[in-house]
Amino acid sequence: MSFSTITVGANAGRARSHNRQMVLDRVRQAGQIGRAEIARGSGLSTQAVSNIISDLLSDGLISEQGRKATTRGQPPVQYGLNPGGGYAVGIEIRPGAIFAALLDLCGTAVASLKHTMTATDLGDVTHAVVSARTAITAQARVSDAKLLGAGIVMPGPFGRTGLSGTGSEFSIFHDVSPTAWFADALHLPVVVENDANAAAVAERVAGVASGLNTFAFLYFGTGLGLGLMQDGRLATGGFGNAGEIGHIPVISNGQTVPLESALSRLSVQRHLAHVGIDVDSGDSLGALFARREPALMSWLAAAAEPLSNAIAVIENMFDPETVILGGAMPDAILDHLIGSVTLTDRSVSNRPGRTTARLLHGASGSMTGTLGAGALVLNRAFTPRIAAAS
Amino acid sequence: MSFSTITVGANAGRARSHNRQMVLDRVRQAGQIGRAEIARGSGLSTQAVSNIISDLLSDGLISEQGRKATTRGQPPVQYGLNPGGGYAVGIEIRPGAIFAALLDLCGTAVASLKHTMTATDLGDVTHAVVSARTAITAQARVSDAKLLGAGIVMPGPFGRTGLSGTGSEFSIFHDVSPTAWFADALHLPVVVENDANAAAVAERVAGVASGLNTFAFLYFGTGLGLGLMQDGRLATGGFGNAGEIGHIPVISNGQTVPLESALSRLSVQRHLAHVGIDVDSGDSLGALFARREPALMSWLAAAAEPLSNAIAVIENMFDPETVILGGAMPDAILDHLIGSVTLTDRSVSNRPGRTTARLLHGASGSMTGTLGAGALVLNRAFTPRIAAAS
DNA sequence: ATTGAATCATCAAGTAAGTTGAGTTAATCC
DNA sequence: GGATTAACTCAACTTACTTGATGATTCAAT
Repeated sequence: MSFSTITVGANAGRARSHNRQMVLDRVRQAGQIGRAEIARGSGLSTQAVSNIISDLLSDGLISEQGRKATTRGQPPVQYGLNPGGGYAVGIEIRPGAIFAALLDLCGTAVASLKHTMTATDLGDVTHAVVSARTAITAQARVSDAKLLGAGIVMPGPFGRTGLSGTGSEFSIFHDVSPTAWFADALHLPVVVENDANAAAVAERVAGVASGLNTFAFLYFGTGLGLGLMQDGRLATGGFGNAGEIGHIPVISNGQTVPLESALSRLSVQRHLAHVGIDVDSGDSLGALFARREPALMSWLAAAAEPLSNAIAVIENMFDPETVILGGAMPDAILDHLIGSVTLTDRSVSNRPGRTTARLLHGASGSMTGTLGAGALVLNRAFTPRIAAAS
Repeated sequence: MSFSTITVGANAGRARSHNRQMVLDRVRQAGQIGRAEIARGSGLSTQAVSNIISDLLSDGLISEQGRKATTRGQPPVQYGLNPGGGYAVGIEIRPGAIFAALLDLCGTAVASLKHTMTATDLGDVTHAVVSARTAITAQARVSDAKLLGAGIVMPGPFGRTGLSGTGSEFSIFHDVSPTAWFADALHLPVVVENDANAAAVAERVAGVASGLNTFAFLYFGTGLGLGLMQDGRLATGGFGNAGEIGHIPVISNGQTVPLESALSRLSVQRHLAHVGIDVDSGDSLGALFARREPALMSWLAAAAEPLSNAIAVIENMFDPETVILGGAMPDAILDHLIGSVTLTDRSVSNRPGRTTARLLHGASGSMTGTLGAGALVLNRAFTPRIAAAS
């Protein structure tokens, strides 16, 4: 939800922090890498990289990992991320519950918890978030000094928009900046995003999009969201609400309806309710799919075309390296949906020599929002920027 | 068409160039601005800004423009862009013709020319581009030393995609990098983009989007394109082909068809051909509209719904500050189309307190592609980046 | 009219961070 | 085992920004 980024001037201090973040990101992307290679790729001198690596080592963010065998010359010492060098708190606020996870520097969850919560007013939500943070760091015995920040994920859109009041977003933050509010309550740097954007970041930090800089994440939440990563940055639009793909018009049964009325968890729940199946209180979607419940299968069959069209829209408008599907849907159903998509030939994404599949299944499962919340913080720690968020 | 940007390290030299571009961009955005104000906004010391301003003055890029009246204290000396301080060559390559324009630093065209060209092979196109550059600088009596670079605009998509061979793109560059090719031929820094992206940049540099950092430009060319500006950078996707909105599926007469078959210059030409009107050889579209030709009016009526849906898709997927319409359509027809759009309330763009209209008419007219070509160069000159294009 | 507060601007010395170039270490090639 | 190659280190150097003192210009209050 950090709106437009303002470009600031470069001075020694900002160059230092930019370079340290850049080196850290190259280490993350490579897995293992040597100093000379970083220098070649970054345009810095080997001496500068050496100094930076030495800093990162003493900060505990990276570790030495042996020497790499090469053809000739002195074999380079390899460095990789040190998982325990820093942790990120991820908190997902949903109506009815708060989820929290603690991620190490590599994006692995070292602790997680769920806290049901009926209240929805600002004070209670804040209290729940603060105690979730305390509980999760205690659970993993991680000291506050090692916390890089907290990521908070809430359903969007943020602020007052034409989509406000449709039920999924948190209206308590209409008039308060959630970033400043939670930063104050948690005494930590805070990043706030919607679930789809967080999921996209999660896949890049520790998922199927590692190594990709431009991709889209189609997120099944209560509704349907889209996280857009462009050149390693989230494309959040002018006011933080890009990716509301659930509200684009599609045709269903001859009528123009919002996409998410044909393709979302809410949509399948309504469809099943017609035949008397209550997903929340009765069988789970996964169980219904396992026994090939006819009502579910007919919904899936009907969803294939809108989904295919959505993929075509994403591909042609955004030209991503791949489109990832994930979110609050059982893995088996997501796989079924992915299998049912007809990828059109008439797409910019139908390129010869592709190395990545056009459609991927997200790696983070149903916890993707919570993991994504933490991943937002890691992503920020890895993103070099001589720029400040407004 | 500059694909992913690689983040590079910051050193003194790159910091210097970053800061000079940043200051230049602040001067451009403000129109007139003083040194202390730049320092406050940029995080640099006033001394640093003073030194940079002094450099830009001696390079002739900016000029002193009096002192501003303030409430108290010494009134700040104001600086603004010096139009004659640098020029950008803009070249638009279309099937059948080459257009060229020379833009001053403020984005004003100081010369322009059109050169019809039947050939489409690489050698002839290159020759035409080179002689257009020579002719246009001679026409305006601008020395080569003052040229900042050349922008080249061609219809996309670039490279081999599922949309290749559909007629609008230039296949001569399937196996050659157009950027390197033209840079070599022109002995100038070169930026290559498609028409829609160039149009978006043109509106930001000298048009209705000045001051906006995140917006979309819906471009009527032969087909239909979309230029996406996110935080002052073009969102070009993973392979440079983002914005192919003409190929997203929409419903027309009960069939799923690509949007541009209902909404593009080609579409209106086909529609008119059914009643025996040949737009190219006979009356122009503008003349037909002036006399309210029934066939044209019925096409316009039919185009309103797909256009409205396209706007809804753009708004909800990108949350732009505004959507600009422009390109190869007569102004009167664009105005009519804008008037016929039904803006849905259920959009993230339906925010209270908007300061910009949701829909704007582009300022560059039908030359927008050519002007955009030059604007690409200006935009690059103004974009501070401690980053290198791959 | 004079003094004081506020703001812009400049000078000169200082500082932080990356660069440079010579020299060292460690492996492979022949 | 010497030549070659590449990674790495040390110390001096360079660059561009920062800092703090001082001056300039305007408005406002007495």
